[in-house]
Amino acid sequence: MYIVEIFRAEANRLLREVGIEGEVTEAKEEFGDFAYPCFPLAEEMKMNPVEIARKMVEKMPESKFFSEIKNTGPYINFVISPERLAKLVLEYTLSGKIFQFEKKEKIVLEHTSANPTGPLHVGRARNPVIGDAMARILRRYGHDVVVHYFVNDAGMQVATLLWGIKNLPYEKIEGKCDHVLVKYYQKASKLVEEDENIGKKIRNLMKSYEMGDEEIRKFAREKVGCILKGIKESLEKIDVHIDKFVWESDLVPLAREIAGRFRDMVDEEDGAYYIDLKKLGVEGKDRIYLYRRDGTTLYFLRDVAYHIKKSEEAQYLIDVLGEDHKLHFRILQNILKILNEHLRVRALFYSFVRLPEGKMSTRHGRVVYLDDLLEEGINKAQEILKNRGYPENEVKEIGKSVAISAIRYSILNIQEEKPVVFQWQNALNFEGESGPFIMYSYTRASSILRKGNWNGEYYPEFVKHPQEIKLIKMMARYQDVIQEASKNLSPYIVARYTYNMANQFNQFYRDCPVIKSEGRLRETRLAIVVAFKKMMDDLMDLLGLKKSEKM
RNA sequence: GGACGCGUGGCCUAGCAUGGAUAGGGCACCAGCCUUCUAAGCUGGGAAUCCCGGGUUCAAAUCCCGGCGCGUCCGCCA
Repeated sequence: MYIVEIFRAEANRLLREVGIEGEVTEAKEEFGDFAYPCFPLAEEMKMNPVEIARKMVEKMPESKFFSEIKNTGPYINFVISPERLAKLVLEYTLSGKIFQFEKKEKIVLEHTSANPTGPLHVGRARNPVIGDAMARILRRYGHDVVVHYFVNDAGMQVATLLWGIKNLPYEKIEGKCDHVLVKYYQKASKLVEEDENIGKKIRNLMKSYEMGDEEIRKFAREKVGCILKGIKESLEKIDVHIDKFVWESDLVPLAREIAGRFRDMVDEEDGAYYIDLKKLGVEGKDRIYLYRRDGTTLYFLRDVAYHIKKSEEAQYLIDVLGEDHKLHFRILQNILKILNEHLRVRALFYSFVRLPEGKMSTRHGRVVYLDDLLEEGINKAQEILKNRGYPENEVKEIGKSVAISAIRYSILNIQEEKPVVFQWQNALNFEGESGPFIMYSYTRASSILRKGNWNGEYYPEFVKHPQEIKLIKMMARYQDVIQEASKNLSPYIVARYTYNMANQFNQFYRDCPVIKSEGRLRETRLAIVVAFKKMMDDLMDLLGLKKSEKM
């Protein structure tokens, strides 16, 4: 049982003890830890709720779990015993037991899967950051997670890119492949809009690639591979790790085979094949096409194939997707249910990061690239460090950490489905609710421990200061937070929690001197700092924030 | 036009699933705090029709109905 649950269950037991069948809710901090509002009882008991609360408190037996049970107006309030809580939290955290969850099932989590036609841009940067944190959180929660990236090399976009590289004049541009080759994609996209002949040529190229033309395949693999390498490098720079890249073009044979499995649901028109969605009971669109008239497969069919492929690895699949994929995903779920009823497929949707002047678009060149954002962040952080007189190597190292943490946190600290308008000052915020703020509290803890020399002992009965108690209460919620984030597929829950924890520690730092304290109090406070640091270590890993002993 | 999501101080954001106690934070702004564990911190201050209108309820930011605004989708693109 989770720590908070132990106390909650006891509070509920006490309620039943006095004949109340309801359950406690979380109280506002100033009133205690749990609360039971007596309004609903007022009618059946024909009494004033304040009076009821008072009477219930009188009747209620004592409990070692609570230092106080009182009524504040019409509420029954339970105050957790600090000593008892501190004992559990310190024991669980220092031993590492709090970080251990029971083993759960295997998951294939797919994220990013950006078209390999150019560099990652900030409009889509929520995807890797959210996906990566989600994977880490699910692993902590006990899942065995494999992270996939679906390389969309089989469709029109990549064909457009390849045509561009083949046919447009060569320009010598220095830099990473993704940044260089995207120019061809942008130009080719523009030409398609002007000249439909080019569109025809691109479709032919796409068909040859899909039908297995060796020369084109070799060319495509080389060019797409090079862009993908650039994307991978960008991801690694912000500590996002992908376990497995699956190339869409490799799945075409499987896609064709799967299409055969639901042949009786498929209709044909002009040589193109589709499923009538009304028959499937899906609203929002009439048909979903599987094959083009020219016999090539469409993304939807290949994506079905990909999910079937993933189901060989796990029966629980999670896709981190932009909101533009909502309908696609709903249809996908319906089809997959027919093909494999045991397969569970969930999506974590996020809204786009827009620019003040509109949606970001690689094709139109209206973008802020992730690489540029990171570079800008590193410059800003290093500037600050230089001004503070840090030595060269530390300026470099800490500057990078600060920038990565700031960027990752600014993305994670917003509820996934909220739309975001990109602003440099928000993305690279180093103060307040930010990555560096969290890093800083960790650094402060390190700083105390460097000088503290904890002897390994602690005394829960010495935990008395309100700020010590607040910090410990925050720590007690860890297990619930991890569970909630895992169940709701929402890393931002962990992000908020981590900020709140750092915030509590900063106040503890102000109110509760550690090194200057003496005897058992000193050892106990050192134990709290050790436990805090351990927990922050874990939380920051989950979010992908960097840790630094000095900053 | 239909479906889905979002709408909270100047700006950003929490709370909404499971309705309850003066709607939490942050940025920016103003005023303070470094001979004391690193001030990327802390304290205080001003600033909010919780999009609008109805309804349910002892009680609505939260639930229901109807609007409005923004975003996304409704392609033989992905």
